[in-house]
Amino acid sequence: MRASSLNAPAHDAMPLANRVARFIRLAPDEAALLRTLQSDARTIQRGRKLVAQGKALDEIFIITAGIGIRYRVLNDGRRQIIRFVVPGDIEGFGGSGNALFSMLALTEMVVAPIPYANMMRVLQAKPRLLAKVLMSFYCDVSIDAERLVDLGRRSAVERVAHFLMEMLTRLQAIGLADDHSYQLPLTQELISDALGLSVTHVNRVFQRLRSENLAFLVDQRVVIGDVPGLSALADFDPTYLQPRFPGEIFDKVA
Amino acid sequence: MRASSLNAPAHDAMPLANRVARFIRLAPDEAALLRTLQSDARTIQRGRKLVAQGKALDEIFIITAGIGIRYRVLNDGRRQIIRFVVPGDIEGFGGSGNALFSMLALTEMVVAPIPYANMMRVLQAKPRLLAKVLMSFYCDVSIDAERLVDLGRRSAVERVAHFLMEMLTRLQAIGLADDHSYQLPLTQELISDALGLSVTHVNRVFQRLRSENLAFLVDQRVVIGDVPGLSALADFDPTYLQPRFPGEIFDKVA
DNA sequence: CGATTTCTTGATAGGGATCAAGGTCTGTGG
DNA sequence: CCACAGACCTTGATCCCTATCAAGAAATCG
Repeated sequence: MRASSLNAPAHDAMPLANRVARFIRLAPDEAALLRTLQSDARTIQRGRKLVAQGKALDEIFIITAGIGIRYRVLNDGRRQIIRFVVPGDIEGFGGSGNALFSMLALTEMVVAPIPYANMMRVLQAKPRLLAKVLMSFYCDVSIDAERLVDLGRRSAVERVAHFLMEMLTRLQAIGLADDHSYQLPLTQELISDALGLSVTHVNRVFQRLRSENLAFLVDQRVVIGDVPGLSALADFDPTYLQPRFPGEIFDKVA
Repeated sequence: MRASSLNAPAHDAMPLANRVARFIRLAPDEAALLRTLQSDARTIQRGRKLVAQGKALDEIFIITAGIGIRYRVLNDGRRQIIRFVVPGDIEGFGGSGNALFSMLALTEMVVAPIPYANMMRVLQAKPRLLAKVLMSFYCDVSIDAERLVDLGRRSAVERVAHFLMEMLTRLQAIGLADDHSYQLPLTQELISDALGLSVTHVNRVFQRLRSENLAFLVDQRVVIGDVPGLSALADFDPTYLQPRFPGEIFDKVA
């Protein structure tokens, strides 16, 4: 099992434009506009919070590089990770002055903050562009929905398997994973908090996955030994990760 | 415990405009435009599917009246309800030619189908309006996220309590619930499929809620006997159901 | 190289699933 | 108007998946 090198840049210079372009075609000037939005990048050390739940939030973030988690901590300390955030993702939406969730950097991250005020400026110039951004943004919803199915109706092994496959597919889409592996500083605790399991049990699940040559967690790397096997175990159908808008909806507009 | 009458219409003539207006101010002409979109309403009998997972889908639906569920059935028959759909909700987005989920009418529903093609026309005329719609639409994400916390980190009683409170709040927002009760054809099976529990166990949870005068399922009606009590049990914080965009983001645009 | 953090293993317990059946209600048709 | 069927609720018994508790390795880090 080799940990082959990735052919994609670790730092995406135009994550937002690239992301949107995955869903909807962008005109050159639109892409350029998106780039200007990301002018002042901010770097977040690993282990630091980008957003704290309950605190005021007047900007959104485009993730340029690095991996983070969006999560929620309950009164009694239980934590639920809502999603793993990867380059190209947009965080901080959902309206409201106060953040509903926290966001933590798992690796060093680079983000481009966009104050709501600036968004308005862009909107004024190119409302159709905003619509495109929002539309691409909305595709994320299916990821959350699938996670719901996970937590509600799948067993622990299925959940872990499904999660590993989902991350493989998502990271492949942005060039951060090869055929069967990807770099990610996952701990079993993180996985347990994402999947609603206990750390102990996640550990036992991994023992099984390992013994069946399905998946391994080595170093800071997820290596999938048997992609079809893991896929089958997870009942994984990647459709939900490749949303498209029929007829290139925006292109037909004059 | 009285089941007071509702002061809101059962059938909302402008669900989409009303919905968007809850989040973002609409100009009169925009509201009018939204109304024209909903011209040809379609009625769905209770128990019928509006959308079937895997089938092609080339339109979106604005729910005008009635309640439905969006759900997903796994290979082996397990079902997970993703969300309860109420008037004003928009269904069918998420892109892709094939529906990822099914949608079933729990009561007779009235929906306004909007072909993607028409959406394009409107977009062409008023791209900013589409942005508003999408933005309001995006607020739904926080509902899904909260459900995730539910399934991942809350006990059975907490889940049921939280769910009942969520529906109370959501239905109040559209005038379909009074202070402490609402009409909804919930079965224990539906609740179990929404919350990832077994029917048997949901039944036992309700026995407890009943005995503590917290909540009742009578007729086709949910009656909450002790709103603060149920709220506390659920650790319910309605913030996530009232998202706002700071500074009336769209209004400042010339 | 001491100190966290993370992983692993073992033992025990419990929340909730599953299985099985009976009861109740509702609508439908004869 | 009654009888029946199907949907829904209830109850009881049992089991098992996964959580908890406890504590020792191993790895990572400053």
